[in-house]
Amino acid sequence: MRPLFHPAIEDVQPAAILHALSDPARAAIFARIASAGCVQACSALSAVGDRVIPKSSLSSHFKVLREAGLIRCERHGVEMRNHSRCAEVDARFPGLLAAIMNAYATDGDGLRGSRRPPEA
Amino acid sequence: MRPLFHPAIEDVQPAAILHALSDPARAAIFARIASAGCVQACSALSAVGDRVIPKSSLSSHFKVLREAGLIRCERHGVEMRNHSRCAEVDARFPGLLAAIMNAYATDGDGLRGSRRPPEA
DNA sequence: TCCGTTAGTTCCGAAATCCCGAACTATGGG
DNA sequence: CCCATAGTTCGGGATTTCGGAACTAACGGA
Repeated sequence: MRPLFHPAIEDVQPAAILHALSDPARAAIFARIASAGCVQACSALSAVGDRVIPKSSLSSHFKVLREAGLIRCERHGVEMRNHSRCAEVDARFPGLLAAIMNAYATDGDGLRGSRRPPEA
Repeated sequence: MRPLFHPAIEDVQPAAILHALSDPARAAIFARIASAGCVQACSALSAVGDRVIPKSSLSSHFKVLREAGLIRCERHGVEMRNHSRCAEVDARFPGLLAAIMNAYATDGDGLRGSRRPPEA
């Protein structure tokens, strides 16, 4: 399996980030990856609130997040591990991710099961 | 003409805001309304960069921004005047709009013709 | 009052996107 | 080699977006 494509941080577009996080399911997935700090397998993320997300949808959500520059994915054995690119993104767009995750946390709904925003 | 629908600020959803601003054309329109501070007619906003936006598309962009809670629109005589709801939105989701507009400004592209972000 | 002009909205078909089940691929373990 | 697990790709139906054409609302002038 060839290495997955990840955009260089300087190629990351604000529009892509906003689009990726404008879907509550994707935002919830990202929140969990970011708050887990380290790494998280896809299959551990297959539910948002009480809603089950089918595998194919999950896969495309990950693709959107990855191509938006929000996460980095690599295969380890049979499973995929994901970690967030918060630090890089925050260096390029200061405060953006924190404000977005805060907004979802404020709104309360749609991101149940996620922790606090990554603060950077 | 019945008054246009505007969501109460507490009903404004982060997902709707991100969706609305994930389109560079809409983000550019919003940036101009916000930076104009006061009011701006639709017709003054019919171009983004060198791209002309048809009237019907413009109308639906305004509708998206309005229903997301980002702008307030009222008819004055024959023209529509728009002003941003930055202050309200910022009170509910602190730093969100500033971070987003800053991100677009950093990225440089897609928002040509807009000024600095509204800072609140 | 009627006509013309300006400013937006609505309608509708084409194009693009999203969603998700089914089939497929990749990796590792007996 | 066969099976199981973890994801990806494919296909097509549902939804959303785009934009031209026609329509409506508000005013100004004669």
